[in-house]
Amino acid sequence: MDEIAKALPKSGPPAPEIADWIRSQIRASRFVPGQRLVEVDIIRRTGGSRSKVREAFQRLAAEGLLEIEEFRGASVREASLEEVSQLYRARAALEGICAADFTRVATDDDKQQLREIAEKMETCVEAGSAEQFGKLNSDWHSMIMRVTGNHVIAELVSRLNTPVHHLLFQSFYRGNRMTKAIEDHRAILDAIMNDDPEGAEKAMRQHVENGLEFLTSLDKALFGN
Amino acid sequence: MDEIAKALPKSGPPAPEIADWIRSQIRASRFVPGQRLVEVDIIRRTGGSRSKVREAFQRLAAEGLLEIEEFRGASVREASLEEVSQLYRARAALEGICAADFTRVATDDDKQQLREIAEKMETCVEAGSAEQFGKLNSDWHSMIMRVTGNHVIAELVSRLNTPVHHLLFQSFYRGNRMTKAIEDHRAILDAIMNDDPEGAEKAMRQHVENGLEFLTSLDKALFGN
DNA sequence: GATGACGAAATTGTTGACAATATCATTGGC
DNA sequence: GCCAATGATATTGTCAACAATTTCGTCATC
Repeated sequence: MDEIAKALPKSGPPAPEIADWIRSQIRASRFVPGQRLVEVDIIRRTGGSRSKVREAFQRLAAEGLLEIEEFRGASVREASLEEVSQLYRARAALEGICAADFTRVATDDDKQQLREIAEKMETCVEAGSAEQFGKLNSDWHSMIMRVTGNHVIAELVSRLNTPVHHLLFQSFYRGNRMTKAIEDHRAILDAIMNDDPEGAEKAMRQHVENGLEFLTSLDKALFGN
Repeated sequence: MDEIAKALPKSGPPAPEIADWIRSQIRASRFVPGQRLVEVDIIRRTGGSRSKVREAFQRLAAEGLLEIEEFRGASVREASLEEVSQLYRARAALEGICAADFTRVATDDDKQQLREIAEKMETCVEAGSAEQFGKLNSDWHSMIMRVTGNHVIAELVSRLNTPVHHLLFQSFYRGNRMTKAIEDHRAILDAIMNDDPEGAEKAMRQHVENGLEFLTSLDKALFGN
């Protein structure tokens, strides 16, 4: 009978939640590459315990997002241009094969949905809302991988993207990246609609490579090396 | 002047070393999927402290090798056949693109080395030494990725392989897997020697898919579902 | 003999204190 | 004013004790 209220004895957020929070901070460039993440700071801002925070650090380090040095703690790892380039090559391979698989297994309804997202993105270009464009762009790429049902690849691509997420969003604000992306998407969609897996794969690879090229030129413009 | 001997105050192996040890145990099927890894046990066998062992668990969990449940600790994660299938699709994409890149950038010397490894593997078939064959097979695939210089992909493929490493080695003992692999490698090498990147990519993908098919039939034979 | 309640043992989660190291400010010398 | 040595502070690494939970054996009951 003694019903204990239990009253949410929630001592603090679990480690995965803390890891998510840090990830989101990095994606939002609230934490920038090279920045040190001191334990006490994260504890204060998340309410987690030290062990939880340290656990989160370990996991993020295993994901390649943080770097942990002896007695110096965790810091946001910064990807060199060379590494970003290799990373995009991996993305091209993975998303390329997904585009081909999508073409084979997607229903007409799936394809229609994909087209609708692409159309929404076009309106964003006119409205100049890069923020919304970035969100829809994520949805577009995600949908292709989701429909193929390959969670392993979806997870891999998501991880590969995290380190350059902030650069991606910045890139949409610059030059003609958005219009170029629209063109690429249209080419991919055309191949999909024509039931041409190889064509879709090729177009998707080109799209990813274009993204890298744009990022490279953006890097040159920003840091001029 | 008081030179302190310092006498190796090594209290125990660092966390990464413990993680390596666990990884090797899993690869050698000394630890099998589903098996629980109790902290005290690992501490006794590695000499590491509890925090170190727990750190190692965290990292391995992030790599997808272990599963950690609240108050139940770590256990070796078992990949379903469905997941293995998705994993092989990812490998096909990544190793395929590497085969193409290898064809483009490899020197004649690189290609010659690759051929030599393949030839050594053929002698293994005759000698029936599956162990050595497995080792050389790893070398062969690794070399292609190493020459392309894409460490990101090499790392990804290595991680993707770990969960099925023991199955892989088992497969070489069975049926005609080795001779089939030799054929595949020859086809890939032919394309490479003919400076045909697309052909090399296609052949590599087929090779990986064949590996999956063999693993699937092996699974059916073992567990008959 | 099967089943469920109960309690002891085993195992993991959490916290705090202390040790080792790095980082920073201060001081003294040039 | 600049630079190196020095000490104080901040930060991380490590360990041990305690709390929470699961797991396993025991026993009573049907």
